[in-house]
Amino acid sequence: MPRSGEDARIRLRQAALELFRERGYDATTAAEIAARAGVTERTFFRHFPDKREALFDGEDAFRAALSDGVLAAPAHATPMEALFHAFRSVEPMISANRAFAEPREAVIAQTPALQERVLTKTAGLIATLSAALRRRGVDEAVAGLAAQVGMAALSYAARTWAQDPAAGMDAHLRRAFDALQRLSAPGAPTVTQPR
Amino acid sequence: MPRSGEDARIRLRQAALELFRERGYDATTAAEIAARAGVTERTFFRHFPDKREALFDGEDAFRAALSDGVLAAPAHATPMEALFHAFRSVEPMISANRAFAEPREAVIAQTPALQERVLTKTAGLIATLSAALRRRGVDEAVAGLAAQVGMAALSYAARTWAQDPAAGMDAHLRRAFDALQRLSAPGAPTVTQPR
DNA sequence: GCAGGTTACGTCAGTTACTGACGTATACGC
DNA sequence: GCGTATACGTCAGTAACTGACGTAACCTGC
Repeated sequence: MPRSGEDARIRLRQAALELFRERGYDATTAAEIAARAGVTERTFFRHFPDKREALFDGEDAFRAALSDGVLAAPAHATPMEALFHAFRSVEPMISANRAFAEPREAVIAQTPALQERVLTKTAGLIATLSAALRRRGVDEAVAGLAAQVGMAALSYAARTWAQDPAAGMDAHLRRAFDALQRLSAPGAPTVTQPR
Repeated sequence: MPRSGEDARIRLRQAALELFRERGYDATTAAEIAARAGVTERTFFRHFPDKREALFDGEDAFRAALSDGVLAAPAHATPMEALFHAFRSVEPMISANRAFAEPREAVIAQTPALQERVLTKTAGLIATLSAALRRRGVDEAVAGLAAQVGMAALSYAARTWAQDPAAGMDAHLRRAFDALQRLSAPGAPTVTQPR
């Protein structure tokens, strides 16, 4: 038997993606995934804490890259600028993973349990961004709000990018941040003095 | 046996909250909740699709109120103004439910599975807000982004309110929207021309 | 090259969240 | 008073996990 266990993990997540595509998430059991990967159900749960997690392997590296991107932004950058810098820095990572991410999205789109997990993962990314901003000296509450808003912009860009891949992720990111500005700052303080 | 089933539902969610507080979410089984409520485990799952949902009963009414609040905003209101109006309109609802919500938050705070469900509920609220904005004629993509950002502000306000209840939810809401503006509009377009 | 510790894995038994099928009793419309 | 709908009980079953224990492959030190 192999010593590393890393190849078993890769086979498992590959088998999971295949089976989920073939018969859907709910209709495939963990035992079936394990069988296709050539291991036991118990081994599956040793590599992944639950069945859903098999589709989200490798998120840690992405989180780390995002954090690095925030910290690598110029010192004088505002919170939103730092986030913009971070998103641009991980863009190659997103593009490279697209071939694997695309079929995965199709599976997620039709299973609520996986959509719920996506939300958790997104929240984790927001927490990472917020922590990175705080390490730049940003106030805690502001960092949390900025991270959440920034993540909204990133999701927005990813959505528009999926519909229009020709423009490039970079352009969509820029447009998303522009839309953000238009939304919250139409010119005058319209909220604090509503009328 | 009662005809309505509504009282059984109330006993179930009450029993769930009590038991979760006493021994934690993971350590209490659905059968135990049902037993304390005087019904069967099967009945529990007839009222709630899963164990977590027992803690989120009544969300539908809140969603409906939020939607109404958005639609009731003045016709000339911008998207963010409409959201601000909606949040102010449901403030009594939030305050009234606080006695029940507070112990619930304590349970949620220490169980990841419930935190994940909170995220799902929040996403549902965002979808509701987005749909309501669209019915006001707001562009779909903008509505989605505005709803997400607005929800971030609401969460922000709820957090600061929990730490400083004296100021009133209304004041915290206003501060949250102010913070939003400061974040995205520091005066000059700092993102599109980063330097 | 071999002893000893580490690590990934198999096996087995058990718990519990959930689901479908079927029967029953209660409240309600007529 | 009589069907009918509805909430509930009962029973059986599936599948997601979990702990305990054993084993074989690797790695380390000598």
